Amino acid sequence: MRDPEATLRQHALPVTAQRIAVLRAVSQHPHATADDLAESVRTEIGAISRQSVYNVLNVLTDKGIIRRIQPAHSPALYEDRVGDNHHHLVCRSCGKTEDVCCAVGEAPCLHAHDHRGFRIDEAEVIYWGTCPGCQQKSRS
Amino acid sequence: MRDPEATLRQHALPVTAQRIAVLRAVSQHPHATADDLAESVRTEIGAISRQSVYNVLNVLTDKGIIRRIQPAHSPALYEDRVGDNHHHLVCRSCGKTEDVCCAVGEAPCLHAHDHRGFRIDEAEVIYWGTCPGCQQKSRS
DNA sequence: CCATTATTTTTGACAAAGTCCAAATCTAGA
DNA sequence: TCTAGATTTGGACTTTGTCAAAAATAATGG
Repeated sequence: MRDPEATLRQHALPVTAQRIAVLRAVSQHPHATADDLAESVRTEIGAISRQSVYNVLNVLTDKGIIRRIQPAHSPALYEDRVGDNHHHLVCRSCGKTEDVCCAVGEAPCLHAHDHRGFRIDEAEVIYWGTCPGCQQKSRS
Repeated sequence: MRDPEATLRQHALPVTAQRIAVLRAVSQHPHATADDLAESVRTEIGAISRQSVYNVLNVLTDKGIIRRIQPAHSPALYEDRVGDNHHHLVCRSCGKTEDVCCAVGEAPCLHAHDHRGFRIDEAEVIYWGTCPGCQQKSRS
């Protein structure tokens, strides 16, 4: 994230210390939870309420400034990278999450033709597996 | 599900009235929540504790007898159809969930080569969109 | 620059979905 | 039938997140 403040203004959002800090935190900690981000923001600006973290994350997500991903067995994770239609790799054992490029190649990686009359707008893909670290552990 | 009792025995699981009823309920109500299933079981066998519903669903899921899907903004859903690598279509507006065949064709629809050292065992795909009913509503 | 107004932030209560634990009950096998 | 081990139950508890009202703050117009 180049300039959090400018980003907020571009989206006609009032600029507040909380929003700047949360946006920066998301940028610096991809795939962090709301709690992780609250911690991170507190070390940066001293204090923020739990509710404000949620408020800000919701607003930013709604505006498409950040993206929320919600793997099973995990609280929501947030990331900076939007609009490039990448997917995620999640470790079943430790929850480690990494980005992977879209398998299909071109965004938005979904079939143009509708299925059963649904108007599809996103294909969400999560690859489940075991990360290198956890493979090690399970071998020992 | 042909014969819930036989299925349980095949997996070396003690046969209980609760397990049979939950298994049957899952079979009869694809994409139901734990709560839905509890309701359904109660009309069938009179009573079951909330915890038992969760216990049974967890055991059955662990054994691969049923499958759990967990779309964002929704409690976990359970289904009978396992092993055929199908995916899901979820309505953003009403949550309606339907099965769709695997886009890629052959199971398990994931790249043989690992990504970043992860050993991938499943590619989970959710197509997000608007169901026919909700398209109607939003037009009016 | 200041006052006004609308938006945010905060606090605290609340809700949904699940899990943990110990006691009671039941199943499977001898 | 009896016993050991597994399952079911009830209740408390946890986690993640939302709701609502009051206090604080940002943007705008004069």
